[in-house]
Amino acid sequence: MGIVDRKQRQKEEVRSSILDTAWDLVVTEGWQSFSIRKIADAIEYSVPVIYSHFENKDAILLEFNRKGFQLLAEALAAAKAGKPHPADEIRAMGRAYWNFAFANKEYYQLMFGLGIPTCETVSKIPAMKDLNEVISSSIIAMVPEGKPLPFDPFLKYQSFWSMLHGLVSINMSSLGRSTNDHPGHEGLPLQVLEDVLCSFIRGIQSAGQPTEH
Amino acid sequence: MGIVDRKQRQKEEVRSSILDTAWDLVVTEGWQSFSIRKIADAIEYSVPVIYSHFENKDAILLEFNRKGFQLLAEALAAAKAGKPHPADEIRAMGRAYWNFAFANKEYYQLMFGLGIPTCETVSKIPAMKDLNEVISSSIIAMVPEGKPLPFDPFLKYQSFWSMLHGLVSINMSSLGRSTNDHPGHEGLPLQVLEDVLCSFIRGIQSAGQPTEH
DNA sequence: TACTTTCCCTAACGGCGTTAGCAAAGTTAC
DNA sequence: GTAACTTTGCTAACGCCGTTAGGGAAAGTA
Repeated sequence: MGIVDRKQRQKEEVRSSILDTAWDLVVTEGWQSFSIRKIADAIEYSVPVIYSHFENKDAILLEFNRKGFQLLAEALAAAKAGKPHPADEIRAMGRAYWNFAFANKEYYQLMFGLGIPTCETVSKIPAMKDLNEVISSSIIAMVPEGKPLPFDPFLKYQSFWSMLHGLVSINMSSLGRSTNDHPGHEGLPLQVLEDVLCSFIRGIQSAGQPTEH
Repeated sequence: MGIVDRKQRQKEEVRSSILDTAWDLVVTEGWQSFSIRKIADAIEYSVPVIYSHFENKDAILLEFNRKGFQLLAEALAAAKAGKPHPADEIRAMGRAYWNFAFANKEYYQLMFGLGIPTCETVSKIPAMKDLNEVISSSIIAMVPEGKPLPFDPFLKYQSFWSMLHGLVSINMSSLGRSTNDHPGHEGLPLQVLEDVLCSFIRGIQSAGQPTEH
């Protein structure tokens, strides 16, 4: 009865060849080349075959989205491992986030740039929970054990993410590339990253303390 | 010789009716309804007429982009007017940025979400220089007159923008709408905004002072 | 009135996502 | 082995899209 197994395997093979080929297309020719017809052409099947594996184009994108968030969560988890202090963990995660974004532009553009994710989309990406977990735990670890949290960790989590995402997207979209108009600012984006991380950590450390306005 | 004047005027009228109608379409039906054909339909002209006013679809988008950045720059300039202290100016601009984004979602999505702006695009939007100017001047004003700047103002300008943009885009894309999973966090985005602004201002104030790691 | 210019339309091209319908191949039952 | 059925993957179409060629009517000019 290995026949149905083989069929299963073959079907699976086609499915992954769709995903692989599609990703190849995106990486080598950009998102504008991501079309069902081009994928079909590349895998040497006709168009409807793709629809027997994926409900529609968005379903393929969702798959990449999942993978992207999973990779990001893993990268952050790996980055914070073995750091001596929660503040170092946060710094490491910030840098890892940045590196992930620029090492995987296509993923990042999909995850945050293209199809503005809807509520339903979010619920379909379990790795986003991991992301929250990995980041929030370091933030919570910033306050000495036993003491009550002087801030809302979810708030800080969002701040952290917002800052990083803003930084990345400004720099990725060449809005930050006005560097041309400002000679001598070549390594600037990385300085901004450190600056922003520093501000963030300071903000956590001084939370709950009296503000001098 | 008023004939050529009238023609000029009529042509101008068609041009703005294209822009008005297109914007109407976008606001009432979303970006997916922004198509040359739908615009032509709505203004009751045939498609090629549009091409006699705009080189292509992107040219129309560019027009909206220009307008968007102009509006944003104006909003920020208005917000900072009459504030007693540069720090208040910065806070006011941060809130104005937020308000602009959510009061003009379609503009904001165009400016930062859709057609990831290229270098050429940026150079075609003069208002981006104003934006830089409006923000940077307040940042520079943070340090007492006469003293040397303990930071790169362009760096801080980018940090400011990045933080705000990240905040806005996370919240606009309903990635931040995980609030559903976290009851009791209803007004949270605005708290994050204040938190982030506070961090930023602190970061400027303490620049140049010794860091305690 | 005859000529020229301007305006604007129809119709097409090639691309896209998606789907209906059919033919060939493989599988199963007798 | 053959007949019936299921699976598989194709062609061809539909209705969108941006963009452009070419022609015909209207307006302006002499």
